[in-house]
Amino acid sequence: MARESGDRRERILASAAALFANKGVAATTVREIADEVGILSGSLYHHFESKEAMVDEIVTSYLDDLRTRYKRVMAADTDPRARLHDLIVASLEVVEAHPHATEIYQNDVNYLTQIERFGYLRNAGKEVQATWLQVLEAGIAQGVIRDDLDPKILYRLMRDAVWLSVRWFKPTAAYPITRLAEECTSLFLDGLSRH
Amino acid sequence: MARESGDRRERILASAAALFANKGVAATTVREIADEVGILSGSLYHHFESKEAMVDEIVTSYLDDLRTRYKRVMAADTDPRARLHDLIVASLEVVEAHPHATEIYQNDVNYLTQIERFGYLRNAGKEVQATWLQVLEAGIAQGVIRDDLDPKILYRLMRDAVWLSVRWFKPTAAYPITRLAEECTSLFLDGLSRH
DNA sequence: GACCGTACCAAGCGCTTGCTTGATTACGCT
DNA sequence: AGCGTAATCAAGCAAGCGCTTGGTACGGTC
Repeated sequence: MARESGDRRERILASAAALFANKGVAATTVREIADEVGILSGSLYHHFESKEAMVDEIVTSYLDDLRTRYKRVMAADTDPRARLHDLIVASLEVVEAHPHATEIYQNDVNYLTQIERFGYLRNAGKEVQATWLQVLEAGIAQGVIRDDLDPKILYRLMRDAVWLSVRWFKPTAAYPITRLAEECTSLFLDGLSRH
Repeated sequence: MARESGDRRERILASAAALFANKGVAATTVREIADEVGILSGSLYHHFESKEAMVDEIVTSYLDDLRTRYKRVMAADTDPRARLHDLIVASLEVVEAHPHATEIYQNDVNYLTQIERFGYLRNAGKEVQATWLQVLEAGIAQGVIRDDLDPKILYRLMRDAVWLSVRWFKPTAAYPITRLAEECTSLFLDGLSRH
């Protein structure tokens, strides 16, 4: 065993993720990935079966983390308003933990789903939607959320606002993700009107 | 002159736009575009200088339409709350008028901006942001919009929610874009809490 | 009826792509 | 010292890419 075999693999994945996120999966070549790591493109294939396999590993670990966190939120004994806030926090935490994977998913999900191997992405999307809808509908049933707005549309609006923050939000000490989560929650729940 | 020269050009652009939107610009080949129209790939180059030129024409007419509509909103003598509503309506109308171009811009702006030819996309993005910020800041100054939320963050959250509707919203008779615009405005201004 | 411009086809060029192969090196273990 | 394995290189393949070229069919013009 070489002295840093696992390390090398991780560095390849990290470089690939950054390139996939910045340029798109289709527009990133295996030679670019290899260049970033400092090896030849052929050597990548000692560590990974294919370019698709790299994408798969990046996206899978991202979705696994997301599922775990959402389950934890739904397992807690909390009211709909708190749950909505917790879902937003959990999502933003995943964005922070997997910024490149998030961007890959948001930008290239159309392209990826039409590749056989990534068909499972369709189910993953439905799972996430079901979680949010469960919270929204519970809130409507309990009378704490307005019933004159379509929950599915609310979900899509909030979903895109929260997840696409990966494209522009860079947490700082003065403005950490907890603060962004508060502003998101406050915007969605209370609106931006002064009343 | 052939009997439908301009028509052919338009059909090529329409096919290209649909493919670019669904698969991404980089992942779409000129052969696929030609197949959709029913000609050989080489024949495309009688109508267009390059693949980039097709993208350029699609995106440019999209941005021109957007700029025109935003200017009309800002020229009207209205208060910030109405203006915010009108910006949302104008944006959704552009989404409806140029669904493919919208999707191309939202999905591939990262990839495109790193191509010299599309450097102008950076300025276009800034222009749009400036328009929204102008409205938000006027609202804060007049006391109709809360001053405890960062306008730039509000803009980004609303921007993504509104524009990404292109990925999921298909207007119907029962639920036209005017209705979506109302729900968007109501969500952002009043929030989804019952109070 | 010679001429011209438009629209297209058939073929293929130069290049890049993801990936494969066989040889070579680096290194821990006995 | 010698061996086995992991990691890499050097070279290149087949396929596909965007795009170019030379040629042809055809309607309109004078």
